[in-house]
Amino acid sequence: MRAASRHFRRRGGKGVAIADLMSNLDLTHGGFYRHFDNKEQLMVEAVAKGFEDVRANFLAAVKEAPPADQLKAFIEQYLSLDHCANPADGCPIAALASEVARYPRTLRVKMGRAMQEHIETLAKFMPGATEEERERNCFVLVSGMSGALTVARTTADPELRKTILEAAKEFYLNAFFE
Amino acid sequence: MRAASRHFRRRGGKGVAIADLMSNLDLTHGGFYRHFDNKEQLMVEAVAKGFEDVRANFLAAVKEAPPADQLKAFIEQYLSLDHCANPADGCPIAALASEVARYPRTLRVKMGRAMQEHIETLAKFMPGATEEERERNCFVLVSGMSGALTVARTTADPELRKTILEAAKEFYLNAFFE
DNA sequence: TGTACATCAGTGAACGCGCGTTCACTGATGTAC
DNA sequence: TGTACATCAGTGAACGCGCGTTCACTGATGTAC
Repeated sequence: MRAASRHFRRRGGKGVAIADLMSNLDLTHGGFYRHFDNKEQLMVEAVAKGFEDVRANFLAAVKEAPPADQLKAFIEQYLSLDHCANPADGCPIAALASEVARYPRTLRVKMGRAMQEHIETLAKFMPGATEEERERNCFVLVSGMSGALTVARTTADPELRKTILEAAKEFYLNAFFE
Repeated sequence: MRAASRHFRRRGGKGVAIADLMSNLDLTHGGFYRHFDNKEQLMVEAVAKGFEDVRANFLAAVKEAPPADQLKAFIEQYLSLDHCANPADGCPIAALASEVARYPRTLRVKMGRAMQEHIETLAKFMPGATEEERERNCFVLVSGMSGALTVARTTADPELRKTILEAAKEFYLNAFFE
């Protein structure tokens, strides 16, 4: 399951063949349908799993930073060259969002629940007077950073990629850090 | 060609069949290869065309606003419900970025050129002391807004979609407008 | 303890569909003489 | 002005491949008696 989730983030929904996934586990494709109704169901669960993984990593990393620097740590990690180079282990939003926007509504409802949960966890670390405000800020920060990360991943020039990440890092640190 | 570009933004690269495109023009699929070497070439040209279209719209809309409000007009238009609901006529970055990140390098080089040109045009409207700074700001704004737009498009709940767009609008206006 | 039977994960061949690409052919248009 | 020929956009059948899904079957495991 974790393997599936990583594959989806690396290659996108249509880029992953069930036979590939299964043979990666040293199984044949036929057995797949003992565990899932169809590919869509796997995709939903893989996205949810992706959020869980990323959240777990995030919480672990953040625990080591002093409370005042936790948001800073999050931003720097999210916009790092490392995250940029490893979509398979990274944020599902950056890896899949523009594709998910075209999925059928029922899928989007289910994936949306996983995202909402994710946002609520992160919102605890955001500035803002009310919970609602923290959540709004969280959406802005996460969507903004995912956009920057995605654009960085599309560029073929490593210099430009670095510039984009640095510019965004500076900007969001400035905007949310005081 | 314009039709092709709109199709790609609506359905994504793998979501568009050449036969569909051609029959949309009342032609059969066979003739396609008189005009393009292969599907990849079409995709590159469609993305470039997408940037051109969007830029033309943008420049036209912006001309009507007083100079001091041009950036504001851009932000409001980009994060409007209208843009959100019509990916086919909208920003290619929001529609295709996370998919393009997985394309082969040669494609990304070509598409990157179109994006760079686009950014340079928009950068003229950005605040910043040097051209370099304006361009950095432009990357931050465009990538950030495209992230917000894309996330808004993934959500199934119209209320949440509106909230995300509003929050981002408020934030970016605040950040770049003084 | 041993035997019969049910359960169920996994196998691998097969089916059907979508789609990119090729190719021999058609038919309209334009040019040379 | 009329005829022969070249060009080339477009046609539609065909090929080949990838892939989601199905299905009859196997074989290991566990349970009932």
